[in-house]
Amino acid sequence: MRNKPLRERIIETSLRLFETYGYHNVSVDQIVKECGTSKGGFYHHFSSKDELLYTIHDQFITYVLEKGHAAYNEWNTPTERLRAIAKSFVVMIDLYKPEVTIFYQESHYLSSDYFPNIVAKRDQYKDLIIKVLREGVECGEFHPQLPVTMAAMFIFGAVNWIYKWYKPDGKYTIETISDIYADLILRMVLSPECLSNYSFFGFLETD
Amino acid sequence: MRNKPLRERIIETSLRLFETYGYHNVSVDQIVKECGTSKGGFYHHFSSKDELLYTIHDQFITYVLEKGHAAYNEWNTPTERLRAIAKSFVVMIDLYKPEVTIFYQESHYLSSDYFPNIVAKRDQYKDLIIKVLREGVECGEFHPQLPVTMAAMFIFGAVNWIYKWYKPDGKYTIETISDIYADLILRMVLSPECLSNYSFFGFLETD
DNA sequence: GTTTGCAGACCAACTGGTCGGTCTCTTTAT
DNA sequence: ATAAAGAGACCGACCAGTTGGTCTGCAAAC
Repeated sequence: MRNKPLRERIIETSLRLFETYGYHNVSVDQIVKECGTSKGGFYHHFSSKDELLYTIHDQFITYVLEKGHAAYNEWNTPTERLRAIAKSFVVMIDLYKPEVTIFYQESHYLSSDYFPNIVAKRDQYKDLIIKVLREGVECGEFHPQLPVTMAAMFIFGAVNWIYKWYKPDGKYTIETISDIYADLILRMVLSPECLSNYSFFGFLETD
Repeated sequence: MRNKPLRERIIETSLRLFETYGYHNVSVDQIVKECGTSKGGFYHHFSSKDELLYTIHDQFITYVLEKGHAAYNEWNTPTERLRAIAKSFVVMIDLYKPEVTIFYQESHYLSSDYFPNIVAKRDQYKDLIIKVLREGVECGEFHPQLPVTMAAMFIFGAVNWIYKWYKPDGKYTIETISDIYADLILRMVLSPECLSNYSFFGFLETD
């Protein structure tokens, strides 16, 4: 930690502080003190506190987007792809809890210079889900009348919301959660024929 | 507007300002200027800017909770109840857009004095959904192995997320959205037998 | 006359950001 | 090989602006 580049140390420290206290309750002074640097050091690496927030956002959303595309390319059918994307997203929430929290809690405070960039990438992710859903409808795996845009927003919301309640040491492991969520999603979109080929929630009893 | 009680005017004004610029980007000076009062007037009705935020939160969550229980009592089967609760929640998002936005964007900035109260009421709403789901599983309308807690969080997230993208003058009316979402939810939770009794998404073609 | 509802000048604290300067390491000239 | 020169990383005292909140005053209501 001590000999990591200062820039990284600032990001890591502010990640922790922002997650705990919120962006607006953490001052630059606090950040630099906490990671043993100075105002000068901070403003040498970031042009403003706002740019730091942007950097955090961008690093995170870029990573998520990559993972999404990777999951898409790794599989060949819409059903498998949807499951893979959903699962990878849920697991990511566990790995990047602070980033996720800050991303969703503070993104509306991004200055207008940085905002469009982030929104664009977020939309790309949404479009990926829509694409998978549409391909699934076309090849008959998903329900023929599925309203794909709405379904995509529905799924996106459900999965995103996890960060609001997920606790790493809670009752359910992230793996279990991701399995359940994937099942719920598939139950929702699969066509009647494909639906009967699957058995859902087999691995646990009602709680 | 002019002759409404000052307290209400302050709330309405700050609702508008908070939604547009965010809680932290709106100063008390701005609020009092915008609704034609003064610092004295403001602090006569609210002990702090924080209490104003709490008041907004509490008014809103109390209303939502009431609506949820009303929807529950109005119907008799889990399926109808779940549909009614979901629909009423979605429609509420349209009616109370500023309140919803502020609630979800700023609730983590509530001071610790007020926070527990809000969390308690939010949990009550979550418990209501869990209750309906559990009753549905017990009477056989919903899937026997449905993980009710997870399903509740899933539904809660999906529906809540709407405020992030919904535009009153967008492509879909709030009525259409609420119908689609209710269908998606029921497809997800219904038992195989009950599922086949319904036709879903009948009212529109794939988009 | 006393309480209530509001006005607005005022303040202490804190904030993000600046700026001149130092220290270290690399490059170049001799 | 060594000295000179330059560049990049970092320091920390300082500043101007803004913020939430207070306080005295005053006019109307009871």
